Amino acid sequence: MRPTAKDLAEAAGLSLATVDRVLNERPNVSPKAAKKVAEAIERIGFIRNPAAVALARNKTYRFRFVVPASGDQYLAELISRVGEAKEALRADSTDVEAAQIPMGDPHQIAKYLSAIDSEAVDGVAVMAPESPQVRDALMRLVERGVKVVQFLSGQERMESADYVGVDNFAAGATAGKIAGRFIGARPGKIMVVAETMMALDSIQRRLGFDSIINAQFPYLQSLPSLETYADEKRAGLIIGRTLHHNPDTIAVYVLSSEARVPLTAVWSAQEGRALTVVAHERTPFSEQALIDERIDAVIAQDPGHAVRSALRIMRARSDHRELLASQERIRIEVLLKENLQVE
Amino acid sequence: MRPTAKDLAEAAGLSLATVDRVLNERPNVSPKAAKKVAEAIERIGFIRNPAAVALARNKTYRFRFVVPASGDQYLAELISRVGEAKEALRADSTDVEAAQIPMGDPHQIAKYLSAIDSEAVDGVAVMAPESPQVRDALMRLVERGVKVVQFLSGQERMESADYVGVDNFAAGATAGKIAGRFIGARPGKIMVVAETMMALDSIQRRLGFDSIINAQFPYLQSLPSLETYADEKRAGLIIGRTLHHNPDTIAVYVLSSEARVPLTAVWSAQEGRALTVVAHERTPFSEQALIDERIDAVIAQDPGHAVRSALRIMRARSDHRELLASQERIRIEVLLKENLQVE
DNA sequence: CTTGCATTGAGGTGCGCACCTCAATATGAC
DNA sequence: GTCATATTGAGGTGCGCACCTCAATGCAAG
Repeated sequence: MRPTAKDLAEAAGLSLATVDRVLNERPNVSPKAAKKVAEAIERIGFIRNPAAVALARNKTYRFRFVVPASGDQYLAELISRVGEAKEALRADSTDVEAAQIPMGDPHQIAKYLSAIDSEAVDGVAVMAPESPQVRDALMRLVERGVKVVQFLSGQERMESADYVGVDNFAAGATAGKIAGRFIGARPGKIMVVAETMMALDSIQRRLGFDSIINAQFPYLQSLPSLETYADEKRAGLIIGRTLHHNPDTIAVYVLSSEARVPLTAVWSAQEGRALTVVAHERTPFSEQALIDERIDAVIAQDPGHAVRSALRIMRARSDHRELLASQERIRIEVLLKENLQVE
Repeated sequence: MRPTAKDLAEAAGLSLATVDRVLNERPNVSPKAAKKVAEAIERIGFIRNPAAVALARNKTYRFRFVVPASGDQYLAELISRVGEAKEALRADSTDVEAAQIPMGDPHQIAKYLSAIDSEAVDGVAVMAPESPQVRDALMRLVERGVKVVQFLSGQERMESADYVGVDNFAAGATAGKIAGRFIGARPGKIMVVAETMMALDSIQRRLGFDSIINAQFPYLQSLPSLETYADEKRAGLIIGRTLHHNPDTIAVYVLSSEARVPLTAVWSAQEGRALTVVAHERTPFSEQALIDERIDAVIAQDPGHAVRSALRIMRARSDHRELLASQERIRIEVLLKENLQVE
């Protein structure tokens, strides 16, 4: 029979009340008693019954995802995954919600974060561009006891909050390796397109990409990053111009999560050239383009996994529990037409 | 406030006892009552509190992984993941164990499966070669109420048990695509090595691989499958001979989960030739070889995910619960040196 | 020794549900 | 109508723990 708290009290030679004080870190416990309990736990292999804990606490957890208000298909996918998780967690007394806020002005983001009521929210998963204001606001949230997860987009040097998402340098390097090897041993130029290079993840991907191209494919030249600002007209203009000026372009790498706008522009300006195309994130658009063989490879991080991982982390932190680190590492996926596994 | 069973009884105009009978599918319930309860559940949005259920049932779940006794690094990795899950699930009153049995003789496997006490085990995840005897034994297990998962290695046409693992045809196709594109537009031969072609997964991978090579890379020729039978001597012999007779071999594809033996043989017979190498499964060996750039790509299915998924499925089936299908699809990963993400 | 505070113990209540018993009522067959 | 059987209701108990109160004991400073 599995030992209960009562058994633990007996083994420790203490009362149930004191054991309860130790287990729940209540005040008025002597170090001696705490030690006796810890030893007894080891000795008899006591583990709290999570079901009983959950029932007795009868607590409702409230977690919020804070994501950009703008965005295209990847963001929609993400929000749909949050909704899925919300449904799945209803049974476990866990409220999950998604808040979309404008991410243009770091001060506005910081203001929003500061306004979060730490009494009404247990954890927040934030997907926001890197900026000192945001970082400070997040740190204040942490100090107020809110469990913060940096979601898909990390702040530089912010150890006080967990990060869920891929290593973007490695993701860029992976894109570089795939692009380089798929192109074959032909010299030429690679066009690199991003929504904006203000975001930390874009910068890191670019650095990772270049590191591989420069080191392993010296006959390839990657062009300066084009920024679309998510503007179709602008995208069409600068991409068309770049392709025109660089007739020896043999590949395109789209850094951003949203590949629809830039690639649509590329294809309309392509004039029959065969281009090796690498993009990021699985969306209805990129999926279809893989199937149509207009994109060669997609480097992705599964949004469903990311959402579930963020929730597991916030939940574990709320309960002061450890978690299985290996389960929370989001993998850099390489998607080809062949391993898409559409239903 | 979240509705409880008591609220449900009130809403349904029935007693708690009857509601309990309906919820737990006990006998002596009129269809009319069942319908009233179902309607009330919908109306008030009742969800059973899983914590309370677990506590009241106070049941210990017992799940067993049945895997081959032979095997090398991938199997060791797998078993280590089972151990990890065992630890993680101790808190949830779930016993997890791994049994290693010889997989040489289908009758022996079937005998082992038949001997499983359905009273002592709630679920079994079986990784066994495809054979009618095994299939029948699994079906009998299912009939005896044991939740069966076909683990990483499926039986043909066995719908009565869940399957956890990748689509091996697609995995082979992915390997083919990567190999073909990595080789570049050069003609040559591809050596294909397997431990044995008796296993369904090997056959399916081979079919997937060939389908891509034939359709998209007609200038490549994949050689007949070599079978090592996990014998180092034999492997050295047949691989050396094949390489000698086919000096225009430019790539190697290792079908099996264990790549150490065949690739060691390849490298010792390689004589300085540069080969594009694609293998399956992440192991200490394949990981190191990726880092050393002696393997170009590894097609993998994460054993940790597979183990956790199998456990989630067995648990859900035991509780007659539905589960989130999207979470249980094991993905075909493409691992390069760049996205290995070693710690 | 007394006062004050820290520590401990005993005991109770409730979380939401499963599972059980026994009595009461409804429904059908005859 | 009577009987047998099916169905329902009322109520209790326990799962393991969190959280609370109040009394009892320990200990140290004065």
